[in-house]
Amino acid sequence: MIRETDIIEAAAGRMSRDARRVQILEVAIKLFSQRGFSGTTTKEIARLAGVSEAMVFKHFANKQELYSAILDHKACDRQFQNRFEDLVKKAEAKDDYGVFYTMALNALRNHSEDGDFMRLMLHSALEEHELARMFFESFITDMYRFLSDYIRQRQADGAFREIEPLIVVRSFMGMFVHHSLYNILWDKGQKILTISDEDAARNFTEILLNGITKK
Amino acid sequence: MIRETDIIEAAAGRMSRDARRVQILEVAIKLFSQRGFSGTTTKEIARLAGVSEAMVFKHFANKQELYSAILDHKACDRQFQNRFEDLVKKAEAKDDYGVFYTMALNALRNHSEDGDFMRLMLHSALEEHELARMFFESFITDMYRFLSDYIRQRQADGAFREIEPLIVVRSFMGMFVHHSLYNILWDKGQKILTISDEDAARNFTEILLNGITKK
DNA sequence: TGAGAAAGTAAGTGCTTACTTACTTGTTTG
DNA sequence: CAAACAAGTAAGTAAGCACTTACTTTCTCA
Repeated sequence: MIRETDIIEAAAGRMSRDARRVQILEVAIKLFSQRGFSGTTTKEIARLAGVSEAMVFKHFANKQELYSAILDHKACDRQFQNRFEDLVKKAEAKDDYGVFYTMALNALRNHSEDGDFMRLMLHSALEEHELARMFFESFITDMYRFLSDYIRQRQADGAFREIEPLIVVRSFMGMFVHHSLYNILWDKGQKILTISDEDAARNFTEILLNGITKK
Repeated sequence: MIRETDIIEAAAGRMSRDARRVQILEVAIKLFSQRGFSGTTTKEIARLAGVSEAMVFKHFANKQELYSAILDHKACDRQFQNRFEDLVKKAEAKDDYGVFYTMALNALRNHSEDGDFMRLMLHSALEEHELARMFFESFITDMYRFLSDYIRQRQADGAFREIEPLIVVRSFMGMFVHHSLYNILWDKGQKILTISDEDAARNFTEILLNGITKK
């Protein structure tokens, strides 16, 4: 929820071009993630950024471009660059637990640190905006490919049972994506199920690995 | 996607009060599920229903009430009445496979038959509308309770490993909810992974049961 | 068959929206 | 210190929004 006090930080006064641009973007991210594209007004963005509406349009040609600029902004974020190195090492060592646990924990942490981004992606996916399509094709597809390749290899090793690798990936991603979604959309206070990201990742990994390893 | 041809069915002419009401509602469901509440205009609803905007407001006091009326309409749908009888029988017989398979298959079928409803619920959840809260509290909570009770009982029987039952439910629901979501939001043509609801339910059930049964 | 009721509409209302124009204020620098 | 530029705004505009009013058409049944 955006609080009125958020305005204060903005009311500081005159800012450099870049600082103001980023600040407007961040207000926009919050609002778009809470109310969607058409539910957010440029007037409200300006108000919460502590500037006049005209300033918003000095920085971004139109509302649509402001929306798109979010992706570029987020793409620069360290946390959303695919950090696969760690996973690749664990995969080469055939550390099944390490691979799945790391993947789940990374995702869960990203989600709990940046619930706004997940909401934004959902809104954007529902609205069939390019934003979501780009994120999906660059990020999710990579994860799918990496994990399914690993599973295929471990099946060839005779370590995993013969199940379609893609359905295994979907099962596993389902566990942690649904968990995050559930916490973000319904059970914001984690009242129904209180669990740390680490414990959740461990449980999900154990269930999945027990589910697919040969006995 | 709503096609222009959808108008034709409506252009038939004068309708009875009830028929028109339902017809407007169904157009509204489609539009709200595609564009969200604020992304949908009453003008567009009227146009696709083949009536004047004034007719929409003869049937529903305002846009908000039209949105709420959707829940009542859907609540009357047979498919959304909790059909637990079947599950209760299987649970009493301690038919583990039957319980989980039936639950997954029911959900998957509902989702593929009525993707609009799932989109609507997502929009509604993101917008924090009462619509989603009511659905969640009546339907999802029941499913959680039922499944976690069953798991607790089977743990007491010594059949399942000792894991927090709620995390098992979340894992399992994650599998099929995420699967449906994935197909509805990203991979509409099931290009990445083509699988029948039955096969998906079977695979999810097998992975989960292998994951939680004692050896 | 004709009067009343119900389905339906054209043409508004005032307000909000995304976006613009013409202007002011503050900061830097030769 | 003044010229030049960049940050910032007040006050618009036209289009679109939810919603209303005053009216017409069509059906029903005593």
